[in-house]
Amino acid sequence: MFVRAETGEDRKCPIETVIQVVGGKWKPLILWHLLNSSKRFSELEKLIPEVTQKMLAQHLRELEIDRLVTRTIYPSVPPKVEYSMSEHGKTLIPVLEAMCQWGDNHNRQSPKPIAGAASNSV
Amino acid sequence: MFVRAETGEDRKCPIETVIQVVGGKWKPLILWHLLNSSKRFSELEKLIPEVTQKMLAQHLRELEIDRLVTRTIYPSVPPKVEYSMSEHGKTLIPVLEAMCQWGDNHNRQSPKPIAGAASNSV
DNA sequence: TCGGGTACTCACTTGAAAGTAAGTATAGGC
DNA sequence: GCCTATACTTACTTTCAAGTGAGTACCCGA
Repeated sequence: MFVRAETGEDRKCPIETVIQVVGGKWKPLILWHLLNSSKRFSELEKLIPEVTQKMLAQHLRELEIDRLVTRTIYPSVPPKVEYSMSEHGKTLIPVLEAMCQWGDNHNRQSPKPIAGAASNSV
Repeated sequence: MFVRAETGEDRKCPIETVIQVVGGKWKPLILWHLLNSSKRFSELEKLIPEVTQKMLAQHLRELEIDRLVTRTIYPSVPPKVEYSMSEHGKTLIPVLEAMCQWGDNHNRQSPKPIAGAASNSV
């Protein structure tokens, strides 16, 4: 099922893999914006105004390393870089949609701030 | 789709909701162990030897607040407490399975440490 | 009355993720 | 010669989840 720790292998839990791949603070948002069309760095900046350039660049680089997005550089001046969903990235869409649906449902049923986001100390 | 930030509502991205609900370091593991049968606190401790009592208690409490697990106290001495999947928690299983399958697949294709887990500073 | 088992809590520390603010290279326009 | 734009990088700081280790309340059996 979720985990294979019990096999003695030091493989990691695949759910944690998904969480690490899409679990960055801005990654679901980035992925969502890239869903239908490729976007430039500056476009993503405008679409997600709260994200800093540093975090946007970092998360895009991580998504690229994980092969979820493709980075295309057009050698022009000023430079133009486009990000789009890769084929591998598209295989994640059904999973994201399932998560989205459940999360939405859960939020409707308990619109309170959820426990996972609560502070550590009492 | 994933997000409803664009509606002007300050609702949160449902994917982040899922991540917060199951994204704690030990939560997928706890959920996996509760999948087929309810477990006592001390049983979970033995099943997940690396988890500390503090983290186990904290994550169980969060899962309880999010209504994924049910906590049953038997008023005996020494005390006995049982944790099990709630009905709402069971609705999450297909989502976790989808995540699991994709994560497993992704791990097979790139067994390297994934970018999301990389350190921040260069 | 001493230790043991259960199910925790509490105060403190560590470390990684995220945020802030500034800097960089390139070239075209004024 | 200076400003602008793009797509970043770098150094430093803050925040917060997770870990450490000790303590608590309860009662039982030896």
